[in-house]
Amino acid sequence: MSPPQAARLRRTLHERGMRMTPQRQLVLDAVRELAHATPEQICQHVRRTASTVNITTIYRTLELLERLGLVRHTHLGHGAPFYSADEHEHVHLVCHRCGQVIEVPCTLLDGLGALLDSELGFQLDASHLALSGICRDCGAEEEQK
Amino acid sequence: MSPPQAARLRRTLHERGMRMTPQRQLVLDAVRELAHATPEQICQHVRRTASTVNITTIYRTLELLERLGLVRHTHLGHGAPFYSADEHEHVHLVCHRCGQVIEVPCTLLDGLGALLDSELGFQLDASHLALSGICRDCGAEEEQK
DNA sequence: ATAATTGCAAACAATTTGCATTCAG
DNA sequence: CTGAATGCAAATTGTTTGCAATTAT
Repeated sequence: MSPPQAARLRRTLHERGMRMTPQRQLVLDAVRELAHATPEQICQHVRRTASTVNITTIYRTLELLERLGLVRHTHLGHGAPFYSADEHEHVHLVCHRCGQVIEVPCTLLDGLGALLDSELGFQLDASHLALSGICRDCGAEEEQK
Repeated sequence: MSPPQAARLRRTLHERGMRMTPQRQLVLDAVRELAHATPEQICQHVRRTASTVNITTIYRTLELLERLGLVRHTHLGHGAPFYSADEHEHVHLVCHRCGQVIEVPCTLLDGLGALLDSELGFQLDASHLALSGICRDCGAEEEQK
């Protein structure tokens, strides 16, 4: 499923005197398979294959993979952050009525990004953030009342 | 400093069979004075006047004030949320290099809001979440390297 | 051997809950 | 008196740290 990624990870680790381990492989695979998951969810998934992996290792590995640029995390408001593979860039819209998370392409924020840059010199990182609001379904429900 | 707010709070509470208390008054004042503060910071501030107020009461009061529409909170990424008075609307830009928080008017997101609404029926609440990126200063430092 | 990695238990931070006490109407 | 509000302690959740045991080179 992710042989090129595994190879890339192995190489990057080796360059820095670090080691490829089954745990690291499994965490990276889990992040890619689950698409957006919290450390806890990633841990559950990894444990289906290797039941003894500790949550501490999940945290340490996620931090490592993030430093290496292979994964990224986003805070969706409350609680635990969500991790996803680095290539999988998108903006998250969170409905604060029902909690649903909608992914939209980062290009939707191009206009805003350009505006913030020209006005304030702020370079927006669209994929790290979440926007909150009310989704279509909840908005419709609201109107019916 | 906030007599009209206090009156409004008292009235709103009374309508719902709830009571105005010194704690509620102090929490509301603290939120307005501190502009953006975490529950912990609000607690410190309130304790300068009433040293026995418990942090649990701070949490409960913030939740209440938010339900009543007098305050709102924003997640700036990691850790505790920040509370501010409802009228004080703005978008938060967080630099993920230096951690600086910049406030900008919500109107900067009007274009994006309209776009999300027409494309997805999503009603953006610009003031509830933060946008992340690199601020001007950190961007400049980056270039010098 | 020796250095990296892991697991485990304990510490920590932020928040919530249950419950007995206090207090205002 | 009665229900609302508070304080306190304990439970929960998410995360980090210290350290000893394990493992790859």
